[in-house]
Amino acid sequence: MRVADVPGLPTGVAEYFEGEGIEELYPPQGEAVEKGVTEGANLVASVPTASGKTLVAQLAMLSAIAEDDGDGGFEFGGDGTALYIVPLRALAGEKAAEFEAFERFGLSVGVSTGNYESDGSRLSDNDIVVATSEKVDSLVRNGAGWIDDLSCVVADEVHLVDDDHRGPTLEVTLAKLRQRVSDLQVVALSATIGNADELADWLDAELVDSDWRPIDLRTGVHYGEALHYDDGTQAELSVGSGSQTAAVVADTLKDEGSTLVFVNSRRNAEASARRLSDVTGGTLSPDERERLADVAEEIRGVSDTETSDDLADAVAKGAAFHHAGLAREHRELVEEAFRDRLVKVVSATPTLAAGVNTPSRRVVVRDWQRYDGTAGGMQPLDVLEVHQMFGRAGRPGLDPYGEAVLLANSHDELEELFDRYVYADPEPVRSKLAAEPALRTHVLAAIATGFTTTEDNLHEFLGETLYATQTDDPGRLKSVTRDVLVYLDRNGFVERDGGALRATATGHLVSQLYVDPMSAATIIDGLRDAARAASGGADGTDSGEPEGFQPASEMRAENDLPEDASVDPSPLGLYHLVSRTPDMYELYLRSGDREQYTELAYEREDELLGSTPREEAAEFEDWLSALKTAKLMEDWASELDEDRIAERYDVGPGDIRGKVETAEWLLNAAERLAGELDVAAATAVREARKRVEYGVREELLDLAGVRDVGRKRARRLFNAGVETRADLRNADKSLVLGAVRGREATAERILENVGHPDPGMDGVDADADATPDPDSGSAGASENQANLGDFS
DNA sequence: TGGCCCTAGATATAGACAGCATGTC
DNA sequence: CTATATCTAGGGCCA
Repeated sequence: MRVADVPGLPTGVAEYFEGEGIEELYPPQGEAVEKGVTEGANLVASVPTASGKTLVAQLAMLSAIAEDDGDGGFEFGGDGTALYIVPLRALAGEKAAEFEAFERFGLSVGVSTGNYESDGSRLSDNDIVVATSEKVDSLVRNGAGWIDDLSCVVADEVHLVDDDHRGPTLEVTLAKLRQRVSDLQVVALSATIGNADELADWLDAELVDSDWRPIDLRTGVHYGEALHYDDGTQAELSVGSGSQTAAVVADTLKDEGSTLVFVNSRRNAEASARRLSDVTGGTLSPDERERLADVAEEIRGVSDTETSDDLADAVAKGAAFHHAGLAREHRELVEEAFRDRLVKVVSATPTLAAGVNTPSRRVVVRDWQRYDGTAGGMQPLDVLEVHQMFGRAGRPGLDPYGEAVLLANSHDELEELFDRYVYADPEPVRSKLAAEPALRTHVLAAIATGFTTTEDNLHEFLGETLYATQTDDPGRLKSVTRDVLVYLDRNGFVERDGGALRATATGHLVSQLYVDPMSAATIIDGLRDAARAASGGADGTDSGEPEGFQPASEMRAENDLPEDASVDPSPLGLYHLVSRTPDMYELYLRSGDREQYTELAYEREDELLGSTPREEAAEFEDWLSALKTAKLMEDWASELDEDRIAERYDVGPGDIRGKVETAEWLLNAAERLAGELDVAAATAVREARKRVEYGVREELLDLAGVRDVGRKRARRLFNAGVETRADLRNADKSLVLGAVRGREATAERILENVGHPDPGMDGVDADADATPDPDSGSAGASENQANLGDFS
């Protein structure tokens, strides 16, 4: 089918695509149009990656937001909005950039995720909005009215409804949108899966299920001296003295192609990149070498950690690793250099299989098993997951074909890999909704938004989910829902009156804050325990389970006692509290840690909130790893250097930033909950939050709030005698210049930001006393070593 | 006695969304 | 219960 023949498209759209060189639709795209995507039909498209899903979504959205001009044609200008749901924040920007071409039609594109909101007034003014599923859920919970104007919603990577943790959010959000907005067109884009027909049934949608791809994908397994392809052919590829992976990479390099290597752990990714850099290093042109050196320096500048240095070293030689321990900027630099063909090999954990578009001539799935503690050992990867990795092979328009290979080291394994992954179909997608954590949060949200007002109502709504269409045990959902209602009731989040359901004020707040109700219960319990200790009530060792707390009114009476600031909860206590929450991803407790943190628990016992589990208890392990996480945050908020934290906790810069971000978010929730419940701790919570946010000690909070002044600059200014914003406003300019290592532009910007009467730096010399000695690290760090060195 | 190499045993294991109000070195 | 790469301690060897 030709673009010009697509029905329902507004004026100018077909011409635009033709101008972009798209005249003929790919077969699956044509099928989607024939089934009515541009005329309002719901559609599930289960097709391989890079086979043109995005165009289907674009055609659907553009036709959905246009209006019938009453004359057989369609024009933009209606008030409908299209929503594009992405699975990752990083993908939101990528998609929005693709849609920005439509601004030529007078359309506006907005992005909304937890950490980024496109500027421009309101989301409701946009014609196309790109958001994560959680953000959409949150927008609905917070009563965004423009949701009712939606005419089309696109769910990208909809097979993720299978994900234990995040799948239910996508599922519930789609169900909710469909129920709330009448005539909403739903377009669900999925990888090729086993049961796309079930998804189509659930969404009352037409189905396009196809294996067609625009460029050929050859898959195979390497064993011995040959690559065995899925079509039965073989190609010689001898290994020699190095590893199988190195041989494949070298072979690809002969064709000037690049390789993406998937491995099963961060460590393996780093080790593999180091080894492969010996393969790539010798093949670089002088120009490439030079440009790679620049990228390497940029990478080094992102963070002071060893991880950062190791990555830079590898990149300088044309190889890289990629995993979630890297900072976001690290990942972006690696992805960009790989797309630019500068970096020839990337060894990655599955982060890269699901993330932004990083196609490669060849993909090697080196490890097809992964450690899974809950299963007691190594588990084979899902077929779907391996196929997603395969799907990164081949750059449309650049490569004649892509190649994806697994590695076998025995003949048996060769055959097993063919059966298991090359010839196998992906497993069916199954809803994970009937799990308590998922229902806890979504049931509360449904009640709090007034979406469901009775228990029958609730079951009716849950009956509209994918889970309900798939299960052969409908009683299960009901019984878990009943348990969840009991839990929400006992914790004071909902009230039940016969069959009627109503959220309490706290319940509303919890739903809006988007925290797991169990997190909220844990936080509330901890804050009340702190208040009890502060008011001289119970001694805090017997605070009871989260379910068992007393109503807020009874607590207020106790708080009438004179306050003693010294018994405010400490930052460590608060960090521990939020770390115990199911919303915080725990640090792994390593050997030796148990002893070390048990000791710390005794030392700092009176700072820790709530009851301490007995050492023999099963939950003690979790409680300790939360303490380890809390200690990391305390170190960060005590200005310990990033590299020392990375070393001490054996984490990467990305982990540190991730923990800090989550802590900040949960402490904000804690602050709001403290306010709502009238627990006195709100001020202490705010200060603890600001300290993790800025990564500074108490005395720097004022300075670090100034724009362009972070933990390091604030510490240098402070040590130079500039202790507050007021000091900074009237500071000796040479001191400030010294504290930023003589960078005039930076010094001027800072002084401008703080409102200095004359920020100009002309003729000012840096004060040598304020300039840190580059050899001994920052001024703050050397001080910290004395204070914190006792804990190592 | 000290340095080096080798081997056997021990060790550790992927990912990442949300609120709110503005900005690191 | 399953695997595997890396790290670490300890022994053997040599100067």
